[in-house]
Formats: sequence, structure tokens, C-alpha cells
Amino acid sequence: MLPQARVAKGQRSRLELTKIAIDCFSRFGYRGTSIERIARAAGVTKGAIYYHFRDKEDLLLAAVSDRVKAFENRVQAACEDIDPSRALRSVAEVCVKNACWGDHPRFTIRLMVEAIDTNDRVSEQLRGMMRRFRAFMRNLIRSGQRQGLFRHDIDAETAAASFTSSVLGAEIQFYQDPERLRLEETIGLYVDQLMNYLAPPARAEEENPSQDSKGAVIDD
Amino acid sequence: MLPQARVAKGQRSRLELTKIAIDCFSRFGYRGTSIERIARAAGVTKGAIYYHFRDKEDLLLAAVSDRVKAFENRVQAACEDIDPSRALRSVAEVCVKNACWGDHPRFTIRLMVEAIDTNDRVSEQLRGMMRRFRAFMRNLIRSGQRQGLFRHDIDAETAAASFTSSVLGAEIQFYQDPERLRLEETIGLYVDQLMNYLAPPARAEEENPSQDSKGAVIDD
DNA sequence: TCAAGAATACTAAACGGTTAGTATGTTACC
DNA sequence: GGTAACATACTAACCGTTTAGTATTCTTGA
Repeated sequence: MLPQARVAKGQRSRLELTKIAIDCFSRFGYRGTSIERIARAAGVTKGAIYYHFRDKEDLLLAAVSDRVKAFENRVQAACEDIDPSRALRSVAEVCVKNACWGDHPRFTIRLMVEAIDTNDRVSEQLRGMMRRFRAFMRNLIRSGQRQGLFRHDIDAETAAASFTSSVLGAEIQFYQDPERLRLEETIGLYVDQLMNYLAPPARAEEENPSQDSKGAVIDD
Repeated sequence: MLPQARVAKGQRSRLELTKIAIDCFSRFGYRGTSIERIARAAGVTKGAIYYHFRDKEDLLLAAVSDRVKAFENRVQAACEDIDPSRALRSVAEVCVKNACWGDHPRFTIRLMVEAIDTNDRVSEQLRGMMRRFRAFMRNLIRSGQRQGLFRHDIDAETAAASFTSSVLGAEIQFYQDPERLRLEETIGLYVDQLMNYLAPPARAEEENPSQDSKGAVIDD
């Protein structure tokens, strides 16, 4: 049963408001984004926002849900039908793409940091997301271990945490300093390191890292 | 010539206010910290803050300077008179210690993220700090390459960026989820990976990773 | 030495602006 | 006619900053 045209319009408005809120929260944070700002950007008044959302936090929680879902769908899609080794690289690539050209790349990091100590509900949502992501990566690594692609004597959970750390940290540095922090190379090097480290002993020699000659020693 | 007692008292008050501000900014961010809150925590009135600092941002810049200096001193001290290989580990240890038991561990990350797009002057200060840190790590790696401790075919700058990413990302995850993210292990694993990756080919076999047997494959 | 004036470190209150949220009114669509 | 999707006008609270004032210490000139 299709919703009435008017109700459909309301749903579109609600979604539009959520998108604009995501944009504002990404850049100015929750505390630094006023309802008036969001309303102005959407071309409506504050009253319209309160029609659709109970309060400011309700709007934030809608934004967080949207971003968490989008992220998890993207990661899931990147890993379908490929082996764990390729999947690790694929997840890294998705994160690079999202950070460089995605919509609202900074939302999650911005809100994650801001919510620590100040918003339990948002912290919980984003902590859940990170836990699921780390578990997902851990399972990938374990799967690779089972298939003999990765060595067995490494704690998959710690390796997953390390992967997540590198991606997260590289993104922050990139947002902070896009001129100097080459995101693709940084994450790429990390993944090479990890793959090299995870490789079973018999294969460690086969991984011939294809680095460009920038690594040559240069005087500073 | 010692400052007059009254002037010395003023200097102590100014420093105390800065410390309290650092604490508040770490937890609530710049935008989320009111002057009234800092004043209350210090047991003075808002006017006293304006006596010592021109405005709120002046107070923030004092806080940023304090933290940047403290961080850089700590890193410098950790690397004195030791070889590049040990120094890499030492820097990682300093970061772990600071995150777990240091004073105001979250200040830099909190303000770094918040300042992107909203405060050019703070962004510049913190970007400068991060650039200096990456350059410092890059120089460590290059020094190791010159001494034959590390392989030559890896771009030291990218490796430094990768190191920084991992430390930064691990800290954020730890602040967000201290129950689940084992900071020492996560950063420790990263450093092992890096050392393994940086090892010259002739020595790659000597690095026998001492991992505990938690890495055994476990069903989920 | 002493007193007047200056300097320092504050306090209490006020100011002007911003913000989240609420109550009520309006309009176009069903 | 009823209602969803708004707009407008308003309130209370918060916020950064300023102002007028106070207490104490320091300095300087007589």
C-alpha cells in the first residue's frame, strides 16, 4: 500500500533534513550545529524540523543510524564472494574511497570523538558499529587462517583492532592535512605490512613488495 | 629578579586556569565547554578568566601550546641516546602510557577533530604538531635505513604516516571502548608488524615474533 | 617612614546575542 | 472538513564578554 502523496512528501522531507543534518554535524559537530542552521540549509523553518523530529537528539540519532547502515552496507558489499586476503584489501579500498570522495566522510569520526563522555546513546551506537566492524575483520582474518592463507599464531582480534586503528588514524590525519597525508599510500602500506605479517612462513618470501624507489635514502 | 609575590600569584592562577581548561576541553570539547564551567571548576568567577585571557580562544590557544609542548618533550625524551629500532618502540610505549595514565590524554585528539573546519588557528597548531611528529618518525626510520637496521626500499615518510595512523586510531578506539580495545596489545602488534616489514631481508628470519597462543583458530 | 596613587587580581552584575524548544496559526492536499 | 506539513512568534536558558567595583600589594615622592 503506497503511502499517500502527502505522507510520501513528508518522508522525503524527513530524509532531506537528515542528510542536511549529517552534513552539518560532520563539519560543525553536534554541539556546534544549531537547529536554525539545519533549517536554513534545508530552506525551511525550525518548526518543520520539530514536526519531523522530537528534538535535536532525535535528529542526531536518525543521522547516526543512517551513517552506520551506509558504512556497514558498503563494507559488506566490498567483501562479497572474494577470499579473505582480497577482502582485507577491498575493505581498505572502500575506506579510502569513502574518505576521499564519499558523502559525509567525516561524520562518524567527528561524532565518535565528540560523543565520548557527552552522549551515551550516540557513543553506544558508534561503539556497537566499531565492535561489529572489528568482529567482521577478525572473522575475515580467522577465515584466512582456516584456509591456510594466513599464519595461525597471531591473535585475529588484535590484528583486526590494528587494521581498524590504521584506517581510522589515517583518515583523521587526511582530514586534518589533506595536502601532506597521502591517504591511499598510507593505508596501502599498512595493508602491505599486514599481509606480509599474516603470510604463512612458507610464503613470506613470495610477497615481493612492489614499492616505488621513493624509499631510497635521501638526506633531509 | 623574582617576580613580585602578587605577580607570581597571578602567574600561578593563569597556569591553574589553563590546566583546568585543558581538562574541560578534553572532555567536552571547545564548543561544549563554557567559561562559567571553567571558572566554577577553578573556584573563581568568569571575570577572573577574562583578566588573564583576552577571550575564550586565547585560553584555548594557551591550552593547545601547553599540550603540544608536553607531547613533543615526551617524545623527544623517549628517543634520547637509543638506536632507531628501539626508539620506534619507545615512542609507541610513550603513547600507550600517556593514553592510559597520562594527564589529559584526550585533549589533542578531541581538539584536532573539532578544529577541522571550525578553527583555523588551532588546526594550524595541531597540524604543525602532527607534521613535526611524522617528520620525526620519518627521520628515525631513515636513520635506521642508513645504519642498515631497516631496509632501503620503503618510503620512510609513508611508513611514518602509517605508524602515526595506527597510534592515533588505536587511541581513539581505546577512549571509545576501553573495555574491549586492548591498547597495549594493539599498538604492540602494529609495531611488531612494522619492525618485521622494515627488517632488511637478511634479518627477516631472525625476527621471531613472540605471540601468545591466542591466535589459535577459534570458532565464533 | 608614611601616605597617596598605581597596579594587580579578582568579584558581582549586567549586557547582548544565540539556542532549543513550544504554542499557535496557516495552507494545500486528500 | 480534516490533516500533514509546514511557518511564525515567543519563552527560558545559556553563553561570551564587558563593566563597575573591591581588596590587597607595590611604588614613589615628600
